[in-house]
Amino acid sequence: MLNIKFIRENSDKARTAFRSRGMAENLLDEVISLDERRRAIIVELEEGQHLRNTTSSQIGQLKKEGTDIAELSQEMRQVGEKIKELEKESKEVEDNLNQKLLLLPNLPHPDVPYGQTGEDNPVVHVWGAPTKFSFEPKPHFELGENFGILDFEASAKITGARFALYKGFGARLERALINFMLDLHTKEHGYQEILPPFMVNSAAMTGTGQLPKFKEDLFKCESTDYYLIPTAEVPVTNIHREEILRGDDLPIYYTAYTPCFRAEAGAYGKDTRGLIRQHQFNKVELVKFTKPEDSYAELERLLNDAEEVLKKLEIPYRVVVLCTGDLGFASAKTYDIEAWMPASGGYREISSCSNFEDFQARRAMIRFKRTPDSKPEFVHTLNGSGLAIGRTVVAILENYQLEDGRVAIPKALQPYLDGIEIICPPIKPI
RNA sequence: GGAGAGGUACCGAAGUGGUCAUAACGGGACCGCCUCGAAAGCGGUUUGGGGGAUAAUCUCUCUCACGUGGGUUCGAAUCCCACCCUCUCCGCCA
Repeated sequence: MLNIKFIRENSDKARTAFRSRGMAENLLDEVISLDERRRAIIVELEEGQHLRNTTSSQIGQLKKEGTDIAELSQEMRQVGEKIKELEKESKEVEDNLNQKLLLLPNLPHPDVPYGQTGEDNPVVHVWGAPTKFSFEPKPHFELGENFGILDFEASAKITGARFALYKGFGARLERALINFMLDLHTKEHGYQEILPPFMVNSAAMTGTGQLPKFKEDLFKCESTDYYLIPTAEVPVTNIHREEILRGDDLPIYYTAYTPCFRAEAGAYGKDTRGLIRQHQFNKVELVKFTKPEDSYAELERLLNDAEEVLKKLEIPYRVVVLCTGDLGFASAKTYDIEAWMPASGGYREISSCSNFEDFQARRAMIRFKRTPDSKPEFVHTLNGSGLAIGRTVVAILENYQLEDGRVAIPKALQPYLDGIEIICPPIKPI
């Protein structure tokens, strides 16, 4: 959520920022006029409340002295009616304003390059080079089915399209990756491990920005207020919702493995085969709470922490910075890490690292005090994938495949798989 | 699922229609005194949101908030209704 005071005083900046995102500005105008109206009502309302408070205590006094208060009561009854009306009106305007404010996206950081689509995202750096093959590399879903470690027929029968069933070594590989990533982030990068609920209520979804605008991307559990999480960002960021943290405790680093559930509305026909785009996938997430002045340095470190996973797994990748038009709703600045995927012959997003500044903190009321008697300020929140597990499986299978049909296992992962160095089709269940 | 208890500040907790909710009392935290230093002791400070005034992030002032939302009343933490959450016991259960 944006700061209404900031909008009031810097409407030009907000306008320019929204244009760069390709947003309509009429919402901004509505917000500004609602804010004016709201403040006018408040002045009138508070005058009435003041009158009621002072007179009511007088009435108490007079009654004790035995004076007749009938007339005064009658007058106050009218003031009461007026207050009730103004309260109703003020609530309506406030709700309306709030609802609109929740629909306004974050302002991009000034560093963020202007652009309209993902095509315009500049490459920041490249690590490694696209894997070279002396043969035609196979797509991961073909390899997975040949090995008997992925069964999309079974998952389609059990649930439907865009679900995966891992078998034997496949299930084990997924689990090994989760452990490998959690160990790396907790033991080497200083994150605390969290295992949160996989369902959250609507207040949590509003706090991080999925609601109210992106309802159609979520799965909701019927006849409850609970949603399946689309990312661990939601439960983990909401750990500190409506809290005032101690400045000395910042920054806070959390990492969490969770499955992620996404409706993928509007993705019909895209990535229909394989693990790339699923309604349910696993992810290890990194979340940070920082002081405002530290958040951009922390974003760089977060990006490094996520990159480290791919370096250790020796998977080639590049980092891009999202342009204004491609930037997510809540984010002020985002880096995407894209891993090299040989079968499709391109780089593919495997992590997204964002600084939300105080956008989420303001929605979720996550604040901190620098010292015990300073004013509360909003924290900055950040998060990034470290990494998406399913897509990492894709990257390993495709990048590590050999001409004879076998697939090597990255060295860093071998300790998590009883030292297995290479797998051969068809593999026996373990 | 059944029965009961409870939600008030950083924590515990009092307050059951008006006389201070910056909320009694206790604890914690912070500052000061004492001390070579500390502990103890003594004194003090400690909620947050939204308006208005102002050049002002200083200050002054008003207002809201006792789980949430309604209702009754001149006046509600207190009375009434609905909902949410927590705890205890019983049942069921991984």
